[in-house]
Amino acid sequence: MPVLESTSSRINDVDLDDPAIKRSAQLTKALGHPVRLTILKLLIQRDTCFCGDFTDVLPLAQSTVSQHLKVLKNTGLITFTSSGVRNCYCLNPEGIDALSECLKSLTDMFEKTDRPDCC
Amino acid sequence: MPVLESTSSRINDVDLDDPAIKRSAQLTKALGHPVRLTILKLLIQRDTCFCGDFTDVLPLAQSTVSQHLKVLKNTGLITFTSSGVRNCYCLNPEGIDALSECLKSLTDMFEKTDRPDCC
DNA sequence: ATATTCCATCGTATTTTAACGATTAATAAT
DNA sequence: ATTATTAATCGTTAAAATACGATGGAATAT
Repeated sequence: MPVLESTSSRINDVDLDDPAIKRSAQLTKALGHPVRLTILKLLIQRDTCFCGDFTDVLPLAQSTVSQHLKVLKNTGLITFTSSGVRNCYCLNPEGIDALSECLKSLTDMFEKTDRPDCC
Repeated sequence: MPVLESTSSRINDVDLDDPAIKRSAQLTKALGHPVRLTILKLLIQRDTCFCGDFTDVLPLAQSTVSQHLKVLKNTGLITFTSSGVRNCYCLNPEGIDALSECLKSLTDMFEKTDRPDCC
């Protein structure tokens, strides 16, 4: 078996498990759905908080909205607080900060305009 | 178009088909995978261009890489040019501009820190 | 002409996402 | 105590995403 094709990772290989890449992918993936983008927008614009606030306004079943909220929660973008019969979802400052950093970092990355055309 | 300024048909209704929301979701979704993020990074960092440049470096089958390139192409982020036996993929200036605008708009949206805590 | 290289596409399998209705647990109201 | 409300979770279904190997077409090399 040729040495170059051995199981050991090669020098020039890319590490897809790079934490920064993985986190950026996770964050952008969480944004990558109209419903989740809308929920975040509502959380910023209005004093919406409860699951019902979103189901009132979104053309989706309550369970579906709940599922999207879970995704945002698992990504760290929103927090969950059980306040009585209603459960309150708020923007999570740490998560939002991380997201802002991520978005800015990506913006910087894509704004390098001094690249010559390769083709 | 800034995400925050998108229109909705009724005051209390949300339009999930809003073009700005849909486009932002599409763009962020395209970024939402480690492989695609890596491909874009390679396109920016180096003079990589050909499909083989990516397959050399990514621990994935050629057909899988090709599939991810297709997603980026369909999202408008890269262009495809058949240059002989090799096919060249480059960053698409229009798409990248749109992405930058989108990312900046999202950054602005999430950076509104004058929101009071709701809970 | 033949062989080789590159890589898009096809077919397929597996996993994940997205959506729904039904159920259930908890609280609040009567 | 009983009923109503809220919303998470469960179970299911359908669709999309992800990955792979195989195939084939086009350009190049021999």
